Amino acid sequence: MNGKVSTTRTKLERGRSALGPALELVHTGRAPTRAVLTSELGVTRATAGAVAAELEALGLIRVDSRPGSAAGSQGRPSHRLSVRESGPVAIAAQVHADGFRAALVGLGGRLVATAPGCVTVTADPAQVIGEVVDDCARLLRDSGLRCVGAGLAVPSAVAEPEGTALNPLHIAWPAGAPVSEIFADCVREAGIPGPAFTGNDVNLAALAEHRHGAGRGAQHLLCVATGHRGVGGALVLDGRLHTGSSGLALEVGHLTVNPEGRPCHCGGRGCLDVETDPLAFLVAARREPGPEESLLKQAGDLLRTEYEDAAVRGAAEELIDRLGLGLAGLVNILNPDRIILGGLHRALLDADPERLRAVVADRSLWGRSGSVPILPCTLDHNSLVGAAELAWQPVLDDPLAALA
Amino acid sequence: MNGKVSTTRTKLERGRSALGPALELVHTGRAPTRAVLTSELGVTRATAGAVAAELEALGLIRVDSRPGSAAGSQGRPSHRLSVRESGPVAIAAQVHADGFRAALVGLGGRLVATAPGCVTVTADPAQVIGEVVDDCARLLRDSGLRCVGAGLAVPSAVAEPEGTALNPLHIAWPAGAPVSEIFADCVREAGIPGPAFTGNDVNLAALAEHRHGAGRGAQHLLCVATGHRGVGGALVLDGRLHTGSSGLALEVGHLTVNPEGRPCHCGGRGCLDVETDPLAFLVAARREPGPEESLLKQAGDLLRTEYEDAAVRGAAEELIDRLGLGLAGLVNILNPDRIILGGLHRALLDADPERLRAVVADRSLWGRSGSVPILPCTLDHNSLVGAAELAWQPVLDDPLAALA
DNA sequence: GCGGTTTGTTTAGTTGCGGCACAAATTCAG
DNA sequence: CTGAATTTGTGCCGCAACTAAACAAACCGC
Repeated sequence: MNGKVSTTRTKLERGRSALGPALELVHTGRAPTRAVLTSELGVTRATAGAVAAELEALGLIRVDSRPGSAAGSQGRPSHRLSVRESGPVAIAAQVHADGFRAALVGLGGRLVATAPGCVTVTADPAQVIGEVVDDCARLLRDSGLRCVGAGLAVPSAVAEPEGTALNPLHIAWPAGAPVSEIFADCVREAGIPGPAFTGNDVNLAALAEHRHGAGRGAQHLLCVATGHRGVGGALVLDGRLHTGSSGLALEVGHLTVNPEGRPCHCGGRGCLDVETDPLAFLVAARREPGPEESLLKQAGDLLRTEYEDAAVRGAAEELIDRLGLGLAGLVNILNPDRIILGGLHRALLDADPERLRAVVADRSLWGRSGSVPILPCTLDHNSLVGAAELAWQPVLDDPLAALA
Repeated sequence: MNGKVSTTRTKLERGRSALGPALELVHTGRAPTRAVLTSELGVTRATAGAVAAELEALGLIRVDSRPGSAAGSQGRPSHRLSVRESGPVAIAAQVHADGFRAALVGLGGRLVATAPGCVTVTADPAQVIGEVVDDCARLLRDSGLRCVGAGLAVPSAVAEPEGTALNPLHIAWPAGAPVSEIFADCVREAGIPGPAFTGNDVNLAALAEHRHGAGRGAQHLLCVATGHRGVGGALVLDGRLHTGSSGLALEVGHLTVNPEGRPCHCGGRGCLDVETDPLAFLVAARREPGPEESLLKQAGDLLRTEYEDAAVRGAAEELIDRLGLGLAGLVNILNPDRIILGGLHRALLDADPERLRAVVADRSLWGRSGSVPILPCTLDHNSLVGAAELAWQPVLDDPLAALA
């Protein structure tokens, strides 16, 4: 019983350990100058200088030492740090009910190029993913930029480590489709370099909002959003996506928010999923629901343009109350320091922010948590940017190893 | 706009960075020999040797190099590592509805000495905490051992960073009592060296079970338990207690588990809190509840001795179904890889494990998560040991700095 | 007793980073 | 315009934590 099977795990991850944290600070915009980088990293100026120079040599950031660029306080102005414009990019792809989309995303969440790809999503994941990866490969070729990897956002929980989509029901894919493997295969066949990752769209949206949007600075960020059908949730803890032990955390759709509510396929009734999605809103407002892939737009337009209508307003208030109950339950369990809402939930927050905040405060037990800020998502294409974050992550963790 | 206010955060925490992880491995029993320590740390044998020697020099562990102690496989037998018997201890105290308790706890969660202190808890937190700290100080004096700090477990959520007890209702303390400050003051006045910490009892029980009990090896450990009244929850993520942004996470008592259930003071009805605690069990079994501070014992005895009684069994099955619904909700949100149950919930699991597992599997959406193991707590005095873990934590994080 | 195996120990680098001293670039006071 | 004050960048030294490699020690089976 001496020792273990593995002989002597060599530790080659030694290269300048502050490199990753430094890049992350520049990436998230928290280190605009070298002086700030120095204090944020908690190292000496000499070390921060060496780190910044190395990141510049890797082609990731730009160190602007020309004087006169910054003014305001006294003392020697610090060198400005910024993401390099023509630096490497990550491939980002997203599949949703009303089509798919491809993009190239640089450091800092900068959209370098996008391809709309407004094609109807078919029931065959391999075909859809193949098409979107083709779009990605074309974008990359046209740009001539270096690529660090690829990320895909899908509207379904993704089980880890298998990488299977467990409930892609609203896009008519078979449950359990091995989307992660399909995407990785397509990426490899298309000649796109670097690793490939797949994640749930709301998770990735939350990640993007945390780094570049309304979630910046939050330590316990809760994100809840609706697409066309169903509700998704995500939690970002200390800058890392919390996906649970097998990728299935924050499946918040089946919290009970209305004991007398309509039955849900999960076996319960009055679940958040069926009580606060666009379909529920349209039904409550007594409107005829249109095609499934445009429910979000229909509900959102209705909410914005006819809020004076009694039926619309009543439906909105009902949904706000239900959503508030669900958020309060999540606050009691997760105790986040910020909540951001997307999709129709964002529109509901915009319609009557005070009502939603009041319900959450009333039903989350402690006043302190009750006062948790609730904000709308601010980023365009946040799932897409989040998919790119997945691909950037290895570089952020260890730039030297990832770019070797 | 150059730099920040803070000048140059000095980084004096440099002393042998592998020291903390190494001590944690010995503390949790995951490094029985120096060879295992070497592979677990991922360092060379030389480094592991130096680290072990330094921990021994600090008086924390024992390195047993006498040959012949270990046999079984071929090759030179490795030196055995163990917690030092007469090493330093942490002070542990617990307040609960039926009294308080004091103890000294060594590394490895070893109870060195305990004082029962079976006194009725009064409505004055300062008085109760003062008495229990006196017991602690007496234990420490009598033992003659070195002390690294003190920890207190209370049956209430503790808000951070204020350290106030938010809902110590079942022990008749005022809501918002500054228990953390009271405890720290008492500890200082009693001449007990080291820092003082306060935490929720279920949180601390979960921490102790994770390191020394049924939760060992779990990466996402969920713990749910009932005392005499109400339900508490805790989550241990990657070895660290997850208490949310202000210490109020895992307040799981107000998940809806019975839409037609009895009203709860939170404003809802059918909450886990009022549907699955000992009082609910006694009422469902049509028994007369005894005094509040012995409800757990009364319910547990009833469950164990009269399970054949139809009313008792019916009540148990009803509570199991409600508990299962609550656990399923938590599984959907947190996706733990292990669940452990304490108090009456533990007894309910023992009574009919299959029924509980079936309900959780049925109502947690994905089969994979549905098969999450559900186990009973195994440690005696787990809250007490957990309180000591709080006090040990600085030593585990940086032994050199904490013992300086 | 002898090879094979696993572990402990010693020695000699390697390196990331703190500490320090000094140079550079700006503001502010006069 | 000049000089002091302030803040930042840079070069150099040294420490301390670690790796790598070679060797010694303690067990096994034959």
